Amino acid sequence: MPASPPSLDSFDLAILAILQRDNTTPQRLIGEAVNLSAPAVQRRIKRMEQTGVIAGNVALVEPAAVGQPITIFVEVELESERTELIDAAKRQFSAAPEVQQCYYVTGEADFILVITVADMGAYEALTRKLFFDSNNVRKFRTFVAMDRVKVGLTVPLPD
Amino acid sequence: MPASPPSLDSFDLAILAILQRDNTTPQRLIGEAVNLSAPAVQRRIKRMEQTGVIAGNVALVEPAAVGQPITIFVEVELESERTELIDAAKRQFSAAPEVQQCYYVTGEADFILVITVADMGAYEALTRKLFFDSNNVRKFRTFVAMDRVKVGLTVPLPD
DNA sequence: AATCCTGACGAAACAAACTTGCATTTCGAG
DNA sequence: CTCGAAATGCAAGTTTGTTTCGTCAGGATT
Repeated sequence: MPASPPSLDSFDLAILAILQRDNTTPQRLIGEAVNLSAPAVQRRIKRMEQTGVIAGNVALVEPAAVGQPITIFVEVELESERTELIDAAKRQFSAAPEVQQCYYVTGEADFILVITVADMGAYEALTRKLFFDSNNVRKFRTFVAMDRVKVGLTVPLPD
Repeated sequence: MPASPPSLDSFDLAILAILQRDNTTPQRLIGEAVNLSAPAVQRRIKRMEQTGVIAGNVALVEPAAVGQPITIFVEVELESERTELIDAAKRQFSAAPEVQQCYYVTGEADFILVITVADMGAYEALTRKLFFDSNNVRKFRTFVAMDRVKVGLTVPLPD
């Protein structure tokens, strides 16, 4: 819930750049880096959390370490693009824990999914559940990741 | 650098489940949730960070709030798949701040990129830099995200 | 069977970080 | 130039994170 139209100055952006890399950095160090006192840093962080500029604070888990070594991309094309069916698909994809990311896109596909699974058997079962059991999926194309070259949700920040 | 073969018990998994949702949760509360003392929680977290199970601790920034409202997927197909050229492409894609994620994949494409930009002009400039100026890109397909239905790097954890 | 060693735990003491209150400063509008 | 809103720094208070230390359980050795 963005509480208000946020407008970020260079202090905020500098703070974000740090937190986006490591949000365990003490406010004292952030303050030294951006030339602000720790409380000032703290107030800015809180405000950005409340306004939604900072959407969350999370630990990144290595999939392979928890038995989910396979990352898969899927382009999904629907039969019908009726609003109601689109929304139903969004809800179904979102509900699946294996679906890490889901985007509704323009172009030759309707959805792009990023999926994390333990093995291809699990993926096969998931496709059955998400695609074949749905009557609204015309086709889908699968891309298996051989190398997660760069992974993150880091956003480029203006200077 | 994973220091050793990690093996996670149900305590570790329960802790991970919490941290990957909100890593600002106090260790005391985590302890209550999983039935451990705060120091025990703390030791397990540190170990998972050192062994690479926890790959990072980051704040998630809302792209639209920092002037990067457009998310784009790109499937890239190379001319040559010589190892050296593949590696060069990995390095070039990784180096671009606009490239949030880069995967080397099997299937009808060689790479899939997730890109964040301010506007289509910026994307056009980026394609010029990454694809046209490279002599090794045969073609690429662009998908513009209309809705970021589900975004995150949350990994499903075993029970 | 007794012993030693290793690894993990909890309680308490300790250190560090976060948070709040308040006086002061800054900055833009009138 | 003056005023007021908003942000700042400092200092105190609170919460959290970290270390220490004594205990216990399991496994291997003697």
